Amino acid sequence: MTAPPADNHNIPDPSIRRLSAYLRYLENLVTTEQRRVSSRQLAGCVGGSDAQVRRDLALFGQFGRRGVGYEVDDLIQVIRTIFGTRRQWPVVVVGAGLLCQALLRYQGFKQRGFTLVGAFDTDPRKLGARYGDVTIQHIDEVEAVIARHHVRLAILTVPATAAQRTAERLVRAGIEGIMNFASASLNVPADVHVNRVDLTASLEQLSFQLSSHRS
Amino acid sequence: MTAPPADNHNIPDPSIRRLSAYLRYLENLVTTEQRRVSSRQLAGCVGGSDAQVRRDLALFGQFGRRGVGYEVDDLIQVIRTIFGTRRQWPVVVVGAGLLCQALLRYQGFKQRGFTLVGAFDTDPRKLGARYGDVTIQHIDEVEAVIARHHVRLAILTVPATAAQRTAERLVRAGIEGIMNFASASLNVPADVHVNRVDLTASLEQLSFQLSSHRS
DNA sequence: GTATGTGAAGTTATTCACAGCG
DNA sequence: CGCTGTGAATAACTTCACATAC
Repeated sequence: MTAPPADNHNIPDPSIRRLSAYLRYLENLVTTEQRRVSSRQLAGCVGGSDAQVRRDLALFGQFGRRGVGYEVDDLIQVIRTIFGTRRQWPVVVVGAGLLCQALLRYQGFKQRGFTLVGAFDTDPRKLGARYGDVTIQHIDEVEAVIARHHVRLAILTVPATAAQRTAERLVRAGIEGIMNFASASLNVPADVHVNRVDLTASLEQLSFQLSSHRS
Repeated sequence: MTAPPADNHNIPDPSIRRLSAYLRYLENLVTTEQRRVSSRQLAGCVGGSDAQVRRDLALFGQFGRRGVGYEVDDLIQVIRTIFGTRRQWPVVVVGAGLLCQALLRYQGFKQRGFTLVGAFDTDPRKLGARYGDVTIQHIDEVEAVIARHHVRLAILTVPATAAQRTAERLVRAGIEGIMNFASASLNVPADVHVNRVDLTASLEQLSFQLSSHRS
């Protein structure tokens, strides 16, 4: 249980994605009676090797006990600390379509450190509707909400044609990270992080693998 | 325009993900008057280098003209051929929650080669509801639908606790590829492909990047 | 015996840099 | 001269293998 030596840079992106998977697995484990977990067991949930799990964790410190393994509760806190999700991050959603509605009602975000504090659209017919704890507001309110809650993260669910100009507006309002569901790439300043989520891409990858009959 | 020399194996996964991004970009390009595209231009949409784009394509053949670039329409067909999405793939969705409803109404799948042919749940209150072109059916119908439409791909949107047993049932029914939205890892035979989509993971990655102030 | 942490080795993916073609 | 295609070089990531600790 040493403190994180690596503060940030040179952390492989694949490692971060795997840490999320480990955390999901650990979250499920706490509902069982199992208190300890081995790197081999964690490896199962990403289809990787035990050495890879240990490497991923070693990027941030020493959290296990030799001959024993890792304490489930401890490891959860360690990974949350790495992600910065031991506190809640306020998040806005822009584009009040069906996906937005599904996201607003999804319980998983709040449980894992992300509170949706506002949802926005331009369509007058959508304004005022309430999903989960959030009421759809006009996009012109977004700057005020971002400022009031010190929001740094946004989820973009607008149509592809509106994605770029909406992103620019969000960046101007202070947003530093965007989860982009639009099927358009975003041109943003280098200090703004974009994470693209392409639902079709997952199916395309699967159909490629089936097409090329790679067992 | 040579035929693909590499049939399948040893294609890097990251390359496949990028091909999806190129395809999204090209799909948007056809609505403009631009008929040709360079590797440098394509590189923009994934934040990569021009050499990387050319490498990704070179894995499958030679599709450009030196000194000129790539024909937009040709390249779209090339990538669709790689993915096997010049024909429609039938897909079933299991778990009729909010996310399922959003997916059923999403137009993008069909446009890109994936037809949702059925949606299933166990909850009697959900049965019979219609979203998009699809009516929610009882899960006991899933085997018949899979057989009738020769379905090989499934989208799993059930709760984490039901994910494993549902996956096993789907595999038994002939499913070979699963897009898994449940926050649980799936244990399936090696010849079944699973693509996990973790919505929280994207936000976790972003908050990590902000926390570690990596510009 | 069991399981972590980590240098060293190995593998995979990306970039360089330039020949080849339009 | 511009841009692709690709061997060679580099960088990034993963696995090996074993010292270390329980």
